Amino acid sequence: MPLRAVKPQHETRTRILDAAEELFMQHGFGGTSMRHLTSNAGVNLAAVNYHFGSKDALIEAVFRRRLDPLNAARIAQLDALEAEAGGRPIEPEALIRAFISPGLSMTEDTKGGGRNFTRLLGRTYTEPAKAIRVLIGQMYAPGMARFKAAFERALPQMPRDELVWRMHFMFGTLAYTLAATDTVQLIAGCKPEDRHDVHLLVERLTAFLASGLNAPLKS
Amino acid sequence: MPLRAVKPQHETRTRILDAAEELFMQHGFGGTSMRHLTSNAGVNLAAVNYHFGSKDALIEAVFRRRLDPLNAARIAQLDALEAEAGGRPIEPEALIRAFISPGLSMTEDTKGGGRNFTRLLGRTYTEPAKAIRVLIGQMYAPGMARFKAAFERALPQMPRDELVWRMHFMFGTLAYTLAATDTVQLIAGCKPEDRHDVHLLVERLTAFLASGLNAPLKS
DNA sequence: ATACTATTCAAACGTTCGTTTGAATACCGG
DNA sequence: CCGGTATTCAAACGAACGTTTGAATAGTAT
Repeated sequence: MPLRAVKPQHETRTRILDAAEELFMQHGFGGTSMRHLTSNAGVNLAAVNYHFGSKDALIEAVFRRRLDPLNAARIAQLDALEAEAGGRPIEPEALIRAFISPGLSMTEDTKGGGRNFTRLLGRTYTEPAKAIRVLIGQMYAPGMARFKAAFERALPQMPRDELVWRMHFMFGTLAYTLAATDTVQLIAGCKPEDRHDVHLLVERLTAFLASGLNAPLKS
Repeated sequence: MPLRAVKPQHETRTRILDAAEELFMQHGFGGTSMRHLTSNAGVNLAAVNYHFGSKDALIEAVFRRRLDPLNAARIAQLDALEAEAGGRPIEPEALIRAFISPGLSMTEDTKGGGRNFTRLLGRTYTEPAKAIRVLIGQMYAPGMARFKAAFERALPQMPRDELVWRMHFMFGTLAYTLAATDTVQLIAGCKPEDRHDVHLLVERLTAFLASGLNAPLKS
């Protein structure tokens, strides 16, 4: 009897999600056809509509599979920080690390497809289709409110509007780094060599963002 | 005789470019059909292929119309800085301002469509279609090399790989700010109110980036 | 084995896509 | 006014799209 004679549960679903993750990343949502997708996944054309209902529902499932654990990891890190601080304000640098490291860690998962997803996620922040932005916005909202409150507590002296802008900047930098397109390489003619050393990247980005967040106020 | 009896030169071309700019920003390249585009522009369906040759050529023309002056403005600002410095190194903060302000100033042009273009440009840095990223990469290359060299001269003590990463971060923050999607609003549940005050935004972003760029080195 | 459900499959559905065509119209120097 | 070029127009092209259908197959509890 052959090894793994038993078919994993929902194998077709998983293969569709994996193929969708990769193709959406490479060609976008509209640029990925069901035929190309199902062909890459090695399943029948009708399988997507059977298992997910529609292409739009598949897109949502792709995000839900990764984003739910990602949000949970972020909140867990924040919980740990707040428990450790025990009521005292938390270092902004620690907050930044807690926020960016779960996403960046996912880029290490080159085999399981996590890396594909982070690139997809990074570019989805600027996705033209508003429905998709609303979707991931809803997924982010709960954890985001926690971090926003934590930053406000960590930086009580900073005007609220200035903090919103600086969080906006931080968010953009992370999104662009996650997307990790070759645009900057094409433009600057140089290639960051150690992109795959996640720990080093977390430190680089944290240092950059923490310094930007604490930039002197022009009052 | 009616006012403006003379038909402006290439009026159809201009109307197509304007409509394309707006629709590409709203729905992306693949999500914008020629029928929707020509309908919004008030021209015949065949006009795009007649005047531009193909949809892809139209996309290139949309970028070329705005990006060539934008790059020229950036280089002009850098030229002015270097002439003023007369061989002495330039303040990193001044370099940042020279780099980001032409693009951000374009967001003030709500009537001429410049604002549409900056949002389109910001999201195109993470465009799935590689051909488009290559295209704008080529357009950016000359000016970008100048700025890279200027930053290297302004920060001689910084390791080159660290500088590349920090330029990467800066570029991402600008791209995200230009894209100015509502994602951060959807996520954070708050809206930067003074988005349209360009001068204030330039100062906010410059302060943030200059501080990040000068973040302490971990040696 | 049987009956029932879950899944897969090939084929086709109607629609929309970017592009092309050839005639009709506008424009303009002579 | 005329001849020729430039542009516009309605119509159609073949291809590709997301989705649906109904039969065939696999899996499972009785």
